[in-house]
Amino acid sequence: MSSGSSQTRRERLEEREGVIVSAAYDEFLEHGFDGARMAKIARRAGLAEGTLYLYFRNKNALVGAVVGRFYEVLTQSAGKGVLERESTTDRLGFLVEHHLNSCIAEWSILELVVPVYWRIREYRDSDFIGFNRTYSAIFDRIIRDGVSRGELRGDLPIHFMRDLFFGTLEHSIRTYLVHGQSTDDTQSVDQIASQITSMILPALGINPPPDEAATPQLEFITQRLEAVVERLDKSPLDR
Amino acid sequence: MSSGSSQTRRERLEEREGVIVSAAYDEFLEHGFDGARMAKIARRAGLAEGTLYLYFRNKNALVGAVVGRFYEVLTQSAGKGVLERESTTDRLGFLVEHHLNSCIAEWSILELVVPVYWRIREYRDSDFIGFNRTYSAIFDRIIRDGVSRGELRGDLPIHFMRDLFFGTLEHSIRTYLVHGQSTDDTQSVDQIASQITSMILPALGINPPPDEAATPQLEFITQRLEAVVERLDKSPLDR
DNA sequence: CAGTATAAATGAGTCCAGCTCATATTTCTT
DNA sequence: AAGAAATATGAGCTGGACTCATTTATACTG
Repeated sequence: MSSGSSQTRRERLEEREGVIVSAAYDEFLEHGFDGARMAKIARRAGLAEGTLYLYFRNKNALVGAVVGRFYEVLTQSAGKGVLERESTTDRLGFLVEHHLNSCIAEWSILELVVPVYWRIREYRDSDFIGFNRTYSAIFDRIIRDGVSRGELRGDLPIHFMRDLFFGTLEHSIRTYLVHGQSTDDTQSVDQIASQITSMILPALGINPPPDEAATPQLEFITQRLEAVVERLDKSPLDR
Repeated sequence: MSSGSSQTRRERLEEREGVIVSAAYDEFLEHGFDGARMAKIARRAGLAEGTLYLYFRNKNALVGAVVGRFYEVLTQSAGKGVLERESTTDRLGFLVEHHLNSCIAEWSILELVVPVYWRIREYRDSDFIGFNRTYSAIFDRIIRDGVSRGELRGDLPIHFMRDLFFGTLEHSIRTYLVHGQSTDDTQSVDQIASQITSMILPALGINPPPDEAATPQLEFITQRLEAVVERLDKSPLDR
């Protein structure tokens, strides 16, 4: 293998692969999994249909590549953001916001993952399980850190926390896209993030620091008290 | 229209429809959405393939019917169980356990929903949105009740709580099916339920009852108050 | 009850999209 | 330059959802 030409060859292949993935990305983005046509992806990439199958075993593998790209970016930026923060609260808050923003922005790509994600057998030996592990490792690190600092509850296997965290986020994103988005009373994503965070933190064992927890109750009690007083006032004589 | 025969006709149609849905249920259960064959469903139902399309527009509509049946049972049993319990904690705990058990048992059917569930546009005008609303209304009632009793935080739009609740559960079910199930250290579903509940309750504003700092006092005060109110309510005599 | 209109059922055939494979083209080696 | 190996091609195969012209069952009428 002469060094110069061999490298060029390899480079060409990798470039072609990149072109295909980009074409697939566009097509999936536009039409979703079922709507996307292999023929059209080939055309977009400037290749014959058969050529796609030299690079990817089938349509699913192609999705895998597209999704992998998304996860790579997601994981990297999330990791960076977490590193820049110190406190557990800040880190979790950031991760909520980051996840929310990223997933909403690239929803069409995520739609590709979900079905596989839920077909257990298929999922188990897909690439996705790996992407996911890498990504959620960021969350795990935050948690382990928080537990060792005594800021988070440590009495629960970490996977429960993971499920609460990502499960809540995914559902919230769905709700946002199904309802929120269209109407006028739309909250900003950041507002949503902070409200979600305010549920997640106590779930993980951080008692809502200053007033948030105690005040509503106090307020409630006060209200009840006032009601009682009022009622008593209206019947002042007895007792 | 002669009453006798017309009724018989309608009945026949409805019965056939039932037969088809049952056949579809079995086929989907066995092979999943993609693996299920319309031809085979027809055969199972003892009909010609074309006949299916007189009853259901397409494969998706058939899935809708199957899933609808599942939701009907789910909603009914959940509603019943909730009615039998008084305290917010008990109710939520029950709902967690019930949802977990039901969904794990009929996972194959749920797999049919999820992909639609996440294709926003498609979901918006599917039947599923209705099933879901009816089902989650049970949760909503528990929450509203709990808030008005002052046991849950009322500062958050309810849909956030819904997303946390069902999002966490769905993710947990997935995790259970992907990992838990097979290995030896499998926890019982009930154990899992209680651990999940221990995260969800604080998220919704119920401070983990026994040991946490200021709560005993608040609780004590609240109890006294309730007692007073109750006494007032029950003794209309004084005035 | 015969005759006719309408509803329901049938399954051979269409359509379409993912994938294959025999053939053609390019690239590398000597 | 020639042969070998690697790539690329697209016509055609396949399998499955769905359609539609035709047949069969059911209801209605005089």
